[in-house]
Amino acid sequence: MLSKKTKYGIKALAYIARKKDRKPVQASEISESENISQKFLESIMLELRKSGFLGSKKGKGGGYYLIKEPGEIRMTAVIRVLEGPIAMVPCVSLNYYEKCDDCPDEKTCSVHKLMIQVRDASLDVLGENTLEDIAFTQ
Amino acid sequence: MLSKKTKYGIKALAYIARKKDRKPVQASEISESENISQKFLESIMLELRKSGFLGSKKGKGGGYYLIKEPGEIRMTAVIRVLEGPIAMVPCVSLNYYEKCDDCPDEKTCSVHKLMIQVRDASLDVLGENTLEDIAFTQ
DNA sequence: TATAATCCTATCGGTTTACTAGGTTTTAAG
DNA sequence: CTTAAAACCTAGTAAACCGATAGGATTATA
Repeated sequence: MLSKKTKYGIKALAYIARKKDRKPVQASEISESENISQKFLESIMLELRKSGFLGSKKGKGGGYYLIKEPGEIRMTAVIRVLEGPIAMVPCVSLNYYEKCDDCPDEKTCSVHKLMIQVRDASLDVLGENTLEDIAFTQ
Repeated sequence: MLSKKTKYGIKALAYIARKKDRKPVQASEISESENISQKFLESIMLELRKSGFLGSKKGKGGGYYLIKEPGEIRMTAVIRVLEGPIAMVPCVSLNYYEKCDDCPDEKTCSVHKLMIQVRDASLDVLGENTLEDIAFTQ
């Protein structure tokens, strides 16, 4: 299950991407428009800034803005930062690999190969969709 | 992330499927062979029985056995029972649908369409794999 | 009758989630 | 220079969930 954090983060990025001008967008505006708790959203925006998706400007008239073009932001990257691994099991994760305690050998594990297939299917979808693709969906 | 419950459940089903005869398999045997806490596994086996995947026989020489052929058990069904929804967001779940609090309209939600794609990709994989497919993977 | 198995209920410590509170700092506008 | 508006930061917290564990009750076999 996708956490609310990730969901809100994606919505916020999409909201910013939808604006034509590149003027900073305030968290308060996004929180109102997208029905997200403002304080919670603030912490998410901060994380998106620290991980290089957003820039920010402080003070009056400040806000957040995209650093890259929406078309260059793959959803895999966004989800990995906000949610963590895309794989359903750590032992098939490309970016967050962890060995299972119980499995003596991954090659003979019945769950392993199945989850690799699921992972690859998800990666295909999330890797082909960019922020631009999802921002202008309607 | 797949819960351990689901992971253990799949492993247990695969273990039983691998046996040629249809004699009941004890939870204790599975728990030893697959390195799963016995008490925890017991509760999982019970759930698998109540949901119609397994039959059971009590008392000495008892255990659990498959009710259907492994080739007839789709992994979608197993995961839905043990884990719940396959979708990453309730609002795109086929079997566990729930409306989002924040979304006024799913059709204009940027997350929605993306998650439908992910869901469908996962469903493809999990629907095409049966217990037989994953039990005899090596 | 002893033993081995499932079945059942309850509990529990730890972690995560989704916030909330309460500020500090920076900047622009008046 | 003052005020307001914005990001930034730290901490805490209630609730839910997870992965077990405990302790037995029930049932069947030998």
